[in-house]
Amino acid sequence: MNRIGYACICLTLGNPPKGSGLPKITTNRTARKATWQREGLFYLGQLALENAKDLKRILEWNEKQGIRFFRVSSELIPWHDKYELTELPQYKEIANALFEAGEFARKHNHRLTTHPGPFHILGTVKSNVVDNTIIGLERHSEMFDLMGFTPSYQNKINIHIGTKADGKEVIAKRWIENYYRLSENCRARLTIENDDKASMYSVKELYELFHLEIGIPITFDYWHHTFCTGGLTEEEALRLAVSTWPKDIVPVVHYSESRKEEYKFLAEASKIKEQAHADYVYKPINTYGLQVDVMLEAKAKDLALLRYLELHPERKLHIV
DNA sequence: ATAGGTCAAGCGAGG
DNA sequence: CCTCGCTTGACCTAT
Repeated sequence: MNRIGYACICLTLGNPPKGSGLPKITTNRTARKATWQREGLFYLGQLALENAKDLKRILEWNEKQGIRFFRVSSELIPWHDKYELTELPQYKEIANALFEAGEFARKHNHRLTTHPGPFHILGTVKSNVVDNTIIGLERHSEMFDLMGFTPSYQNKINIHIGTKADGKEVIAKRWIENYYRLSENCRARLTIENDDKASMYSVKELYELFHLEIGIPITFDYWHHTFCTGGLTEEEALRLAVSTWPKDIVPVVHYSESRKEEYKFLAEASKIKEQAHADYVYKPINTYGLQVDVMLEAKAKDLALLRYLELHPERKLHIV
């Protein structure tokens, strides 16, 4: 099964027509630091509970569209790295809601993944940053545990290496040491992704410095690869990344297109960074005959995916 | 009700 | 030295 999915936000459900009276459905309710420190954990727990309930509603909507791949927001449980989940007064209700979402996903063969933010840096020399990273990654893993998922790359927790400050070999060594501080469940889900800067980590470097050492799978990002090829063609890099996944798990790839190109007719186009993601995607995605699940990283989220499926109706064959 | 200002996390790049 | 971009725009306050 080849799936195509979108990330974290369902614009359709999150922005109901004015006057429709429909509630906003979103998993991204959060609070600023000052607010929750003033209001306490009960406040955060309410947000988390509503987010968790809405996750299932989004999956139900996805199912109706034939979309069976979704990235779960890292903010579903706001500020989750600042406390134990069991400290939330609504913990049991949240756990139940997450389990229901997980049950729905299993029943309908949906794949759920996460992509913790760029502040999760396992290889940094700053020990407090590593400590926070470990807590954050564990929370993502706990969320999947609560959903009832057996630990596996099927529900991947995908991150970037994020630093090269004192040399990639040094970073890799430290990264791997810290990797073994993670729980087994978390490690069973953790994957790494190639970067969008020439100076950072290409697929080839991730393969040699990380995969060959600890067997961790590599998530291939088509768009990032164009900025950091490591001397490989797109097809070579894709095949190398795909080779790092266990045979019984469909590899995930990320796909997006250039915002600068998309808006080249605008005067402001010159200000858009080369790396910026487009709102929509237009070109057929070449998977070179490989079986992969494609995560679209487009600003227009579900709208971009639905339009892509209209542009390329043959794709629908791959998601049923 | 909405506009505009503001925000929590680490790092690298560009001005 | 400051700002942006990435992860994800959402929150909060004043009008």
